[in-house]
Amino acid sequence: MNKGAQTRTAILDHAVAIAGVHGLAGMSIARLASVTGMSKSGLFGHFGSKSALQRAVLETAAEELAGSVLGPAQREPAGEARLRSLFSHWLAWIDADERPGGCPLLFASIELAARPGELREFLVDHQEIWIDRIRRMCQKAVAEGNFREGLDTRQFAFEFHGIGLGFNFARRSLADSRALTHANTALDRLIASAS
Amino acid sequence: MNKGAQTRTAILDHAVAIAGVHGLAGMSIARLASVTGMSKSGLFGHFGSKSALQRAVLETAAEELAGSVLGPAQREPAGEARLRSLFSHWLAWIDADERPGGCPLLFASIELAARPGELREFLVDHQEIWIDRIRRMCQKAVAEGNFREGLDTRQFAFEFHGIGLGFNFARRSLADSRALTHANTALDRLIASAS
DNA sequence: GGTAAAATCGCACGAACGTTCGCATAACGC
DNA sequence: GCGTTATGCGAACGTTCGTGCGATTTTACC
Repeated sequence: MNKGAQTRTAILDHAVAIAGVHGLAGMSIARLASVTGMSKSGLFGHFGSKSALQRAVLETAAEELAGSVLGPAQREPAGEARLRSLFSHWLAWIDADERPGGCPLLFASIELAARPGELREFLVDHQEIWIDRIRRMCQKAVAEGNFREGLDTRQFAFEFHGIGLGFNFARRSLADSRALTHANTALDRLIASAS
Repeated sequence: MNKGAQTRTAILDHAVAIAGVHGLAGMSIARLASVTGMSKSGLFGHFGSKSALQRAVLETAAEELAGSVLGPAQREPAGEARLRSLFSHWLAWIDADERPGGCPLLFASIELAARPGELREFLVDHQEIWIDRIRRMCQKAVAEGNFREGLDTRQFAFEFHGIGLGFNFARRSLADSRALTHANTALDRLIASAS
């Protein structure tokens, strides 16, 4: 790896963490330069504009999410087991200590919800793919015989996603220690009603 | 009402809308002054500091939420009917057109999740009271015989809240037209399993 | 209607923001 | 090892941010 790419990676590592705490707009170049030990201009040169930096942050976060949530799940047998693995890895990702502010993609989704632009489109695409992936895993579970025939898989994905959002909120905004138990119980109930 | 209080109310009206789109930090005094047709300093004088303004915005939003969601629900008979009313009014509040950015309290909860301070404490208190209110309505439904004895009311409140968050996300971030149907179906399933 | 108080304005401030540019130094390919 | 390119720095730019202050207009009360 080039020196350049190496530095860029290190920058984005910190940037993802900061974006989780302060949001994409609150992630200032001065602050990012400070935590990476670089100058503003040196850091800036790697991206060329603030929005390019923000875009890179979202892409990095999406890759990390895929690596630590989707990857492990894909190694489980298709069907219910894979869905359960996806869920538990997702919760772990949301609650991970190395991102003190929580998932930057969720933060950015709220932040950009009413502000059209390239970044928002990237996010919408990503989130739609994410929910669709849940839906297809659910379809697989139907095909495997884990879930009942005729199940509304879109509805399942909506509720699955809602439980995750509830966990994120309870854990991150309220620091509720019971959140994990509640989320797992909710998933059990959802799966039971789908079986 | 004084001229002062009158102006203050008008300012906060716009401020709540802006905070829903840009967040508490992104709500700049210059922008707020522009949409209200005032000067920065004239507007500033009503609050004395940015954080006081932010605090007032959160309080205003909380009052509006109480007025248009809690109020109508309280007029329904206690138990399941009141919970269903609370739910439908909550969804309507989340999706209301007069706040183009969605609920500013939810935005602020994400925004301040990892940033301790007076504002965050206000939010945590508010959100805990909100969830506890759901829980107590659920208890009432048990007492009324709508829900089964021994129901985990904390779990119910968690899932109830999660459905609302899922709706907020689907509607605001993804502009999903099916969100309302999904949310209602999810609530029906939740209530059925509690009955 | 006149007067004290409240409300609002214009202007300016220092700090932080994203961005540009020229210059030094480090890394890389031959 | 040398020459070229890539990388990083320091200083400065114009803009926007929150905030303070004195002057001026508007409101409220006797």
